[in-house]
Amino acid sequence: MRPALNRPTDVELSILRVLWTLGPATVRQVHEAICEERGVNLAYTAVLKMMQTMVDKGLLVRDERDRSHVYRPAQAREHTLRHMLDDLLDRAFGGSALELVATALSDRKLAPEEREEVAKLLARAKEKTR
Amino acid sequence: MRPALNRPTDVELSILRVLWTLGPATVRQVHEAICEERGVNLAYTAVLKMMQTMVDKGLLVRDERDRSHVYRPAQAREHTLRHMLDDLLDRAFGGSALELVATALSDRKLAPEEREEVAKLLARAKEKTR
DNA sequence: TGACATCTACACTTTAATTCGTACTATTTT
DNA sequence: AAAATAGTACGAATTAAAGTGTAGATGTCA
Repeated sequence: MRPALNRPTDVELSILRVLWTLGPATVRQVHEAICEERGVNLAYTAVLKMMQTMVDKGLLVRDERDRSHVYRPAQAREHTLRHMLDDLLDRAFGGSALELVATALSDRKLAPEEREEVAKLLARAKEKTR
Repeated sequence: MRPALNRPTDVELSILRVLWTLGPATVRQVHEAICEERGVNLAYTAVLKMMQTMVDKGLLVRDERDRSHVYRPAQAREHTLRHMLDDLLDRAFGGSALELVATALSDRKLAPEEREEVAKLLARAKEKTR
């Protein structure tokens, strides 16, 4: 297999999502949140193992001061999201950010108000480069 | 492991990219393109095997009329890209297309002209829903 | 202090992705 | 019709991801 990408896997991402929502949390908290979210009943140790692996990979940081170790993401949510988007941009869209944005816009997932928001962002960007 | 996602894997995607560029092609053509693109020297049979697997998965369609089978993507490029973007949208951005677009825009990967393009797209979408 | 609960550590299993080599088949060339 | 050439098929090895169970450490409480 190719040397591991530093892209988070699905389960890793769902753990990150929980931590982004809850803030720093214990394995137990994450375990509960994940089981609820997924509807499946994952073993506690499965989540533990996963989170330990993520510490090894540098995806999470662990605070061992308490008996129940507290984990938090090593990178800010925004950083990870941008990274993943860049990755998709390169791998799938051949680097064309325009095509990516166009696809997202044509997706019928943007409400009219949100389109307005995007327009504002554009205007602001234009200001800056003037 | 979780039931296979229908998201193309990395190698699958690089094969799709080649076929999107070349149009329907033989294993040999894809093999050459991939080796060039990646700089690595993949075995011919590795690419063959991969493409056969992709046929089994329904990602590619094979025309066996000639001795050298000719492969093409089962889905249009746009369809696949949209699918992958939707997938990222759900998995990472919690479904917020606005945040996804905002991230893409703030990425400094859009040239001013491209921003203009996006603005036009927005205007057109606005027209339609009026 | 002994019973019980709660954690972490970790070996192990299973499945999917990736890669390669070998075998076999068909075609072309001498 | 050999010999060389060019394909496809496929078993097998390797690695990563995902998930479980068991063992051992530590803390709580009657």
